[in-house]
Amino acid sequence: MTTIRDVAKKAGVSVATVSRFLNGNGYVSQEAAIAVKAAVEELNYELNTVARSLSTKKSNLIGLILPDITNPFFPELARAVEDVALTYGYTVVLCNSDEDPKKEKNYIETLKKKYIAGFIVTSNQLDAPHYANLKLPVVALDRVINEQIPTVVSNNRQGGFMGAQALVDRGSKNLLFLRGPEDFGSANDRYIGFKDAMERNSVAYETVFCPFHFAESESIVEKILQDNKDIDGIFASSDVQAAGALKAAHNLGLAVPKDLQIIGFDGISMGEMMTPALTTIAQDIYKMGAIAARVLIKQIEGQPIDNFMNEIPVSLVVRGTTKGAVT
Amino acid sequence: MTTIRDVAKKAGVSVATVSRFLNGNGYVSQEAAIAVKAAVEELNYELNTVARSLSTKKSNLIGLILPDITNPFFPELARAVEDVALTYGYTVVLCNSDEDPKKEKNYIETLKKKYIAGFIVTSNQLDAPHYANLKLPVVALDRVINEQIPTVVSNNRQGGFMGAQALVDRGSKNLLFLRGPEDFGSANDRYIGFKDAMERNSVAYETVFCPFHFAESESIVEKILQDNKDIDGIFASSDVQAAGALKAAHNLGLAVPKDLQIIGFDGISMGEMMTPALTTIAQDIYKMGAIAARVLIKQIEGQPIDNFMNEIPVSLVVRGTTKGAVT
DNA sequence: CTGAAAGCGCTTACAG
DNA sequence: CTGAAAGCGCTTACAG
Repeated sequence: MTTIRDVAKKAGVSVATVSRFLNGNGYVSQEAAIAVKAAVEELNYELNTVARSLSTKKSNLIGLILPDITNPFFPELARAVEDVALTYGYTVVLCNSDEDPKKEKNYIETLKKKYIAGFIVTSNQLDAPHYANLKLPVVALDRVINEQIPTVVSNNRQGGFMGAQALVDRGSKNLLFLRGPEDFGSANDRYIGFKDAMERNSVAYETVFCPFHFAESESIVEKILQDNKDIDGIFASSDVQAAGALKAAHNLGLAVPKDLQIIGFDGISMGEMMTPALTTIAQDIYKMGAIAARVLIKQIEGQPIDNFMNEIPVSLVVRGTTKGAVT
Repeated sequence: MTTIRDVAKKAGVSVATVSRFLNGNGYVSQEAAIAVKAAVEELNYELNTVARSLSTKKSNLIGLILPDITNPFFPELARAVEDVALTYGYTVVLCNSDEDPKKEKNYIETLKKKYIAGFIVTSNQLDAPHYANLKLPVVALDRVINEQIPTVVSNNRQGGFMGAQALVDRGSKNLLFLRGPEDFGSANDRYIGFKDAMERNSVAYETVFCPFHFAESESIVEKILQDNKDIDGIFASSDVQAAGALKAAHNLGLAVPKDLQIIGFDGISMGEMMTPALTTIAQDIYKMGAIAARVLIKQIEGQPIDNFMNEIPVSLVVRGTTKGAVT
């Protein structure tokens, strides 16, 4: 392994000068710069980041804490984070928290020992002490926490409104809203948006809490559909819920979208694979991850952050589980 | 931050002794051990892994190189790797290669600079020079490479056989086999298994190359199904292909499984969400990832590796796209 | 069994 | 503009 010392010797300068050149700070004369540059190239020198980290107490590692990469919403997010991190020379460590504060804390502790540069966090625990005392750049992704910390979320409220309205526009008169977990802010925003829409339309509706879980959604919806034959439109807070609803409809022999229209939320690629393909309020998942990464890196590099709240627009993607608009 | 020096002072010994105690190598007297232990606890000391890495030229970082975390097969694999890595005190870095040798090489280079402890790699490029000269523990996951490097794969050949046989047992007489990419060893093994089964049964069949991509599978299968109305059973080399085939069947108004049976391969959770739910040859994906991680860590820690070839059994999961066995 | 010391490969005041 | 030197927090021969 060739070290900075080798470069210095070859260039006929001190290691300090090489270091300054490499980091672009401090003054380096033209002459010295040229000599160093040549030596670096000739020796094929690459800076040892571990040594640098020890010295600066910083690294180019980014921690990505998310509930579970196995949940189909997260891989695309992770992909985006990883892509832009790579672009800027950062490396991402994947942390599955299972929404467990202890696991999160554990990750934070072990990564701090590695002088981790910052965290992108998808968690409801962001007000927990291990975040409060973090003293490290953090950005909240997919979940709003507080105004102190930069956040990237979809415009969930608008999405909630749009989904409900789309159902009404297409003739549904009796809606069922599958509400996500109560302690999950983004899900609540979707609910609020849904309610907004209900206030402007005179249609019947009911809501039910429903986990973001396929089989549970299926059985919850199946039960409700049996009790209430009037329901002709379901708006789910997630695509996985919507998939469960679709399955329930199939189980009961309901024709989708004729008897029952369904709209999901998320826009994960699985939605296209269903039959009929799922109409959904699509989040720009990749964009969310990409922006989160950029905002984090800005923080890490001490650049000013203009927007603490980055709300990403959502869009209605009409596929097969809804009819053409009635308008 | 409290350092080893603080601990040494408090315990009344040298830093060398503390280090020996911490690492469990070299001799440490009972007395000294007790004092150090007390000091560590009192000071809440935690070893700085960056400093250790610089000194030992080793880290507890593991690189997980996979094509694309966005492909639904990989998240579960990644999850398993991450889970067992955590157990053993390792941290995993996620690397999406897009099957691009340049990207792989790039990751390997940047991680080597971090004294990465080893790699788990899902790649077809393992014979490329950047792996050959690696001099680092590696395990091949999901793809066989050569006998030098420990490998974890499903018993793909057996799976190919089982899927074909399951179709025949359930009355299909005209099979279509969706063959995966040619340069992908595991896909070839599935094909070989399929052929094995065909030799023992007198049914008609045809095969077609098909990428592991939903929309392309859909259109390829739709075309074939139109040309050949006799096909009554499709065996796909992946669940995503099978989802495309199912969609194609729906498009053509074919009843599944009555007119056409479909079996996939992988066992990803998406399969359950389809209608009908997908019958599939399920890989034990989590187990594959977990074993890969354990084998890698064994290597890293210099333990003997008993099996260079870990072939994980697959199983037939019967759901809705096949009929009850005819037998 | 233990400690002093050198070394891992950088960065960064500081003096010049 | 530049270099000598100390320091980041560990590990590890080596001498005792």
